[in-house]
Amino acid sequence: MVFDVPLAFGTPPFTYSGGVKGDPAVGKRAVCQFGRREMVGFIIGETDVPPAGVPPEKIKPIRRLVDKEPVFGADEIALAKWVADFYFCTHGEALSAMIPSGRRPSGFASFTTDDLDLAAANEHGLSGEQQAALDAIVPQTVTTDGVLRGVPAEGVAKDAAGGCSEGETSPHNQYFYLYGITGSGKTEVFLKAAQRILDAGRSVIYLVPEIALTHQTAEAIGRRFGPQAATLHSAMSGQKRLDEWMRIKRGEARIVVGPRSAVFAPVRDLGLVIIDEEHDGSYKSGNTPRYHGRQVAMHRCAQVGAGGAVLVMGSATPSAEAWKLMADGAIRRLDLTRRLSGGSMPRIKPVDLGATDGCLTYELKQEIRATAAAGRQTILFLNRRGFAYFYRCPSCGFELKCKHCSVALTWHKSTGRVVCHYCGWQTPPPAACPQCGSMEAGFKGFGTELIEEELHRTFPDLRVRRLDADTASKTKPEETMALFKNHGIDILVGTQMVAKGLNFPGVRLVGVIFADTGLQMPDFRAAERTFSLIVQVAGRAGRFFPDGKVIVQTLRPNDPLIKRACALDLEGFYTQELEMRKMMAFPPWSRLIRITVRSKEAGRAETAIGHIFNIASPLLPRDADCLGPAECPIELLNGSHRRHIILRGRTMSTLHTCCRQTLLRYEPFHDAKVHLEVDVDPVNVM
DNA sequence: AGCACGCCGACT
DNA sequence: GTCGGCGTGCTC
Repeated sequence: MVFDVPLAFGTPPFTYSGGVKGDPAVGKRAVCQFGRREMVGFIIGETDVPPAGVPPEKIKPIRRLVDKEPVFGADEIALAKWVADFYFCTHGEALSAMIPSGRRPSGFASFTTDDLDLAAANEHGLSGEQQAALDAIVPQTVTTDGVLRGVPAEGVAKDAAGGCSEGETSPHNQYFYLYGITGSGKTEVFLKAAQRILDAGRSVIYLVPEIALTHQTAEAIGRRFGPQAATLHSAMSGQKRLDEWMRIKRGEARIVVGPRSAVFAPVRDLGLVIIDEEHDGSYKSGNTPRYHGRQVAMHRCAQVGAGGAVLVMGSATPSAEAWKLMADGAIRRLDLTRRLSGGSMPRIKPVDLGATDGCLTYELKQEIRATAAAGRQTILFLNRRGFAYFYRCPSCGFELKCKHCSVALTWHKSTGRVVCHYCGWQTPPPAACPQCGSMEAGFKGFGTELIEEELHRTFPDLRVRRLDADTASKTKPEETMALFKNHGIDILVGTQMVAKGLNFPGVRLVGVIFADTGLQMPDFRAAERTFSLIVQVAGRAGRFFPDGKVIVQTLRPNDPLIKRACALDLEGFYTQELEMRKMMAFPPWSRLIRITVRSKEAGRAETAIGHIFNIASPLLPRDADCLGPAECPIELLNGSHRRHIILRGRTMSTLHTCCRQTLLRYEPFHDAKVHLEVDVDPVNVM
């Protein structure tokens, strides 16, 4: 029996006696007395003999069973074990993350869909490229009884050691990548491939980014595949999700659509996993277990015996990891080069923001005018909330930062508050510099609110609306998007949230207000994210008309990254980025394990990370090193001081043993007031 | 992570 | 004399 509790490393499972009414079968959940409290645990095995070293009188009885039939099979229990070992969490924590128990209601407000794609593409047949891709992924053959059957392709049997698939390759693995611009019809290939796998009597898992998953998407796929489709949506109630889970478990549903946690769907005879928008950050879990959907998918595909399961990913902007695996031949790349709707890629123009007073360059204003005059719409994109940021005093250099987090505060003009975007702490804006009293001090920079105001001032005749996490609480994003769709808005300003709306035919102009935002982060993936953002935005503009236009405002119009993004020079970007990463020995040329500690007292965090570093250093394998110890980029978060080290090595297996040993030997030094966290393959290092 | 047991300071 | 701080250890 295991519990959703972060027990010390290497704690064995707990044993309880049966004798309750009902069958305490493996895979069921059971309520038990655990320590001083009553908890639900997971039955992961059965024994006749009590475990060694446990006095029989200590063994408590199971109180009651919560399930009539098991919610986990042996496969799911084994999968959870693998997750626990790979990501350094408890078996119980891993099982708990798999099952949609209703806990952690990470309610998610998403609003629009690509169901235009689903419906429209269905009308037409596949293009030559699409057909070729489909046949590569799941060749269709005629069986002796004359029935068309999809059989998994003969894949590339290349070892992908050092890549994200390490340890997950076998001669039967088959990894594919649909690489193509937005609108080139990836979705339809995915769906047709899924259909073929279903026709062959096997199951499909279809992963989508968190934000893309909506009721409409689910319904669209439901309509297409009927009752054999299941959805595991994070906004669904616990019971509804559990019902879907059991439908899958019983084999009634054979195609599962959902965000990263859907990779755990208990399907029978997995034949295909689809990862749409593979580059998307939401595939990496932000809390324990910190798993990566792609990594788990690769593991699952490798576990399937007899022919294996196919993994097919897709994106217009693959992650650097995926790109390298394609270059190495470990993933077979399938290109989709043409836009189905006939629209060409829009012109993308980088514009220097340096000399501009305000946040709208002359060029952008001109284009907004022209767009409005043509009766079309504009979307302005800014990856930052609030009115302004960086309160800075020019005379003494004082910068206004959060009391609890070492992060610049953001001024929200509408509420008159100054807010920390990490912990939510608020304070009134200072009248003068708190340090030297200078009146010169003030806010520099801009957020969506500032843009909104400047737009109202500049274009009093145009209808401007803002869409971000702040407005979302007042007006439903769906309503704003619907209004926009019906031409009730001329200019839509917003954060990441608006990206999905870029599909609307009325849009002619897309403006990226400040492309440099991401580049200022202390993170080796900053370039990749910025590049991807620009290309994704560009790909969505002008999708239905040939006159789409994108303006990218930046402080460094001559930066090769910005230039390549605007020229849609994907090859050039990846080549340079991979070279850079190789030079710096960062992924995908290496693997990382990050160990962070946090404590209310900086000193305790400091000594803890010192201990860990001292233990880890001599354990490092030849081909590995250790970054740090250092303060985390966000040193103070929610009142805790944070330190980390980053273990870096050529292969994950050696790093893994090093980390395991470190944790084991650190145990005796452990300070209860210090919290420790391990992140394997971290994506976020803040 | 909880939760209780247990051993040292200022309070009715 | 007790209430309560949080360090330490355990959970079948």
